[in-house]
Amino acid sequence: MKDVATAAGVALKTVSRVVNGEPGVNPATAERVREAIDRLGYSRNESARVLRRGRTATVGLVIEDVADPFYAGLSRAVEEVVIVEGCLLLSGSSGEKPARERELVRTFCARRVDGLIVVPAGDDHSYLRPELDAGTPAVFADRPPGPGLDVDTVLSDNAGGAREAVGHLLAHGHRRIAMLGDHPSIYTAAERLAGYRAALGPLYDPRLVAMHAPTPETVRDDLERMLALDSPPTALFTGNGRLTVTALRALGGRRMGLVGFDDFELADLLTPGVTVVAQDPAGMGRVAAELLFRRLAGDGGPAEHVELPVRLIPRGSGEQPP
Amino acid sequence: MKDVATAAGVALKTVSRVVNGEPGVNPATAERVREAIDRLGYSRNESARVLRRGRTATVGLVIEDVADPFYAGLSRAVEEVVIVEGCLLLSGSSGEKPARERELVRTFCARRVDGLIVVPAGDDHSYLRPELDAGTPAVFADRPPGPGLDVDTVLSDNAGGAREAVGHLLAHGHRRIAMLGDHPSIYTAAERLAGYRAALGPLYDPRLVAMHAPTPETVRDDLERMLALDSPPTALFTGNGRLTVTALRALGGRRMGLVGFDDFELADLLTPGVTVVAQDPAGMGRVAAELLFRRLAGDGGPAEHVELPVRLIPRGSGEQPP
DNA sequence: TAACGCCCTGACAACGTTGTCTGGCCGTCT
DNA sequence: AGACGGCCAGACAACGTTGTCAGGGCGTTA
Repeated sequence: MKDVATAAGVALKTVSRVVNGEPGVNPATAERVREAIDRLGYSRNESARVLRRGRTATVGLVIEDVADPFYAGLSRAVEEVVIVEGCLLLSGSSGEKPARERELVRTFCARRVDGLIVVPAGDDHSYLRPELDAGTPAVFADRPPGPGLDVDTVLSDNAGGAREAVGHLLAHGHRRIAMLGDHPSIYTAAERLAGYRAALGPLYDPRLVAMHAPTPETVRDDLERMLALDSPPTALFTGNGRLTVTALRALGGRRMGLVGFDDFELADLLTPGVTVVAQDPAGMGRVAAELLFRRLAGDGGPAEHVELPVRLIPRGSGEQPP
Repeated sequence: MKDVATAAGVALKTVSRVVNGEPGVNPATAERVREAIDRLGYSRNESARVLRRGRTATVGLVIEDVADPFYAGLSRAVEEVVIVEGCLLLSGSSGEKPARERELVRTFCARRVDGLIVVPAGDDHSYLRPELDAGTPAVFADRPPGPGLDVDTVLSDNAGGAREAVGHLLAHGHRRIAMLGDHPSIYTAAERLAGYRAALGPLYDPRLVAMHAPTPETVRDDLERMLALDSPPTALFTGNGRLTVTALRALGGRRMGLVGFDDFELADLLTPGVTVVAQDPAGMGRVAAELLFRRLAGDGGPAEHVELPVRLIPRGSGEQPP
């Protein structure tokens, strides 16, 4: 900028005014400055600007894994809102590791992001307290923060969706319905398990439940074990998209009632089509981002807790008789 | 930092030394400083640090769409490398719009990213020249830059993969092989078309080729038109993952030889399994990021042009007889 | 013609760091 | 005992921008 000023024969401040479109500059002078800017290929140093103004126009996003379609959709929606607000997105994947989540948040804060959107991996977020007190708003998406932190959250109706899924299988005549889910320390997994139990009532049988981080092997073993029971399951409820797909592979064409939590591409093209309870990742991202920008705009009201509805999409696999 | 200094009764510079783990500080003093840091909840202002040191430890990534699994995988791989190098990732989706791509790059540069990884949407990148001259390295992935720019690139063997796909169908007895592809102004689409033509040789028939941005409607219309020909196609080569899926829906179970460019999840679970030419999005991201960091480490050699191999995965749809 | 006000421009400080340089203290060597 | 060197600590400037304030030129008014 100094060079531009020298080249155009004006003061630093005048260049600053032109660059920022501030009023009170003679059009002819402004033109000369712009010409010098073009000639020198100058572009404003955003770091210095941030330092001076205190706002970075940057939002930090912590998710579990960009390569997971659910979070990819969420990211995209967040990005869309962030762009409209003239900001940029810093994003990182926690890989479901609390330490990494914390590290990402810490790094984002050191870079003075204006706000945070977090899909938490851990369940202790007391480390966020100083940042929140310092005025950096945070919105939690998909999962709530640990105890003691009352911030905006956007969650899906996990329990309700699970109830609906299991209810759907019950309505089609199934009585022995198994559940495969992620480890219950993950909020969404626990909620979906709760919905599953609530829907089953007295039909609940712990031998038909397997909750842990899934791999193709564990899923195969779990299914084999359950199918070897005296009264084996006739239907299966899978607790997330990855599990649904893994289970489909493990079943290898074996006919079984199936409803999965989370929609996924091609669910309609399989035979039979896979019945799912669909979440709305884009909606979740959009709502979270909008909430964040409302805070950034100065909304100091009490923390909001949005619950997004889910939608059962029958495609065949959930409508098969026992 | 000033407050910390006052609280600990030392000079600013001493705090700076402690924060950065620089030697030459009395352990007792350092302890006092650390204690003050904890008490005040201080965290270094990265913007000021960047301003002073000139390195942002940030890399900019421009892709087409995070929600596309191919780019999501690429993103994830880039992120992985970036993290190891202690940097953060600024990312944005161009949505295949040259103007947006340019805007993103401009914004990233204004924030003084240390380097750029770009999946270009447009074909004129002269606007990058000043940044490159200023020492900001850029790596192009998936598609090369426009003419006049000689920078590192990482591409898949698009033409070779297409040749292999079509050759595979020929080997299984097909002679009328159609191609659905994206608009040839997109580099990868043009390359794949070239590979298709090369493999077909005299069998090439322009009536069996449709190249444009796909929607469910255009794909359906294209297929209907081709199937209504006197000698309709018995096999189909689809030029990217989205097209493969759209075509599968449009075919609606109709039996036809099919090989798609790009692998996708569940391709193995469909009946028949979908034969594809698989790219390696993660490998592409990793190689691009590694190339970038080599430049950042000072490698000033001539631009590198990496071509990644692709891999034909037979799953059934490409092995059906005419 | 003197006073006033408006428009444009510029000087200067400040944002929070870090690099450089200087200085005080203390132990050791000659 | 004087000189020297090593270890700590601090003063100061600089990074590139923007907010504040002051000032020069010029037209308008009394």
